[in-house]
Amino acid sequence: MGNIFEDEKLFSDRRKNIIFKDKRPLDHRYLPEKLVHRDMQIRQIAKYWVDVLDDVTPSNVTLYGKTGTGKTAASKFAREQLIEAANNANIFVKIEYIRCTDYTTEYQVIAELCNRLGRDVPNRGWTKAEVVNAFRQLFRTNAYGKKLHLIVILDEIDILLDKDGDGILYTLTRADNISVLSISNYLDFKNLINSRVKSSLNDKEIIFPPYGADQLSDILSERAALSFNDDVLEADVIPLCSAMAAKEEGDARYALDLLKNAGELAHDENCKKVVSDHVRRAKDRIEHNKITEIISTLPLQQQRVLEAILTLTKQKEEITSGKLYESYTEISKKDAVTYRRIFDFINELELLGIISTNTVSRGRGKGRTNIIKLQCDETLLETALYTI
DNA sequence: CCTCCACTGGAACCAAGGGCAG
DNA sequence: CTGCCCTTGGTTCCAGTGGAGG
Repeated sequence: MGNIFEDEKLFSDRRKNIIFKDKRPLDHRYLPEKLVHRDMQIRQIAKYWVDVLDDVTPSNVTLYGKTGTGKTAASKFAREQLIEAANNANIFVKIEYIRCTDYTTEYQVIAELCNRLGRDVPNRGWTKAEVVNAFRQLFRTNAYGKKLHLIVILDEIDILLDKDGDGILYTLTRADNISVLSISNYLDFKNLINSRVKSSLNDKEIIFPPYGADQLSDILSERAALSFNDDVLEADVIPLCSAMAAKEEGDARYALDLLKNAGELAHDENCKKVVSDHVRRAKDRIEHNKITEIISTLPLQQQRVLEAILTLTKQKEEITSGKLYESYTEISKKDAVTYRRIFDFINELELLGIISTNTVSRGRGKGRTNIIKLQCDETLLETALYTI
């Protein structure tokens, strides 16, 4: 038998895919030539960043907006543009994009920045102060011949601040020729910063409102033209995707996902066209995939918590935190984790949308009770849990 | 306004990974 | 090589706070 990737059927499927010509534009990370409906915001970023072309450190900038409103894309777009302009103007500027879900502490961010700027620094072992020093040294020693400007994009900064405090902003904003562009999903992320740092941050804010259904339609049409073959989309497909995503707080990522999955369904079923029914089923499929994905990557202890919830649900019991803990210790026997820890797990699971909680107070002698309910399909959870 | 249970915040602790000076 | 100090992610421990029916 030959290589499975060169299998004839697979090969020919790939060659003459009736539906797709190129799936990449449907990925939310794809950066198009032009970002529709984000002109304003990009221009604002440019307005602040342009200072760098006069050898002046730009203001710090903060982008706010819900998921899928184009914050990351806009900042990357601005980044490309500025690099190009700086090259032409012979200005030395580096723009480093850091996703704070990957680098979750001040140490890690600074170390990563050092590494990217060509100074090797270990992931562990050094003091925070040593790493910061090494970082500062990069600017002082003038290793590059001309003045170096650094712009750091901190995506999902709220995660970092929540975990490790605002030290990172303190160190970065203190430095002379560093400018920070932070991206946050929450408007209130500044509560995580103390006032001293806040004043040295002194940032300009740019809001990314959710996309409306019409705007989503424009985005989808543009990407669809690049990724689908001509005339395979029924006329109502894009409007439907847009309307559904508009309901999900104008999430463009979700809209793209819907469209892509609808296309894949159509392809798998050998249909010549993508129709609205595909979209509706794509929605279920995305939901389904998301949950199995989440559950299978959950740490062991949290899976056990879910298992406990599942068995209790089956027994038609009203699940309280106390009961849940009982059932949980039952399941995990020896290496059970403490009661306190369970609350963190419950919160995390709720945040992921797998369960819901509702506390009620029952008065004297009864205390408070937390009613926990499963928010996803029982059988789905069961298969996900036991087929790992 | 008391009471009981559910919940939270913070410090402390632990083990694993790693650097560095002596 | 050895001992000591660092970060990190996970946990435990403890001292609270909060809410509403009685």
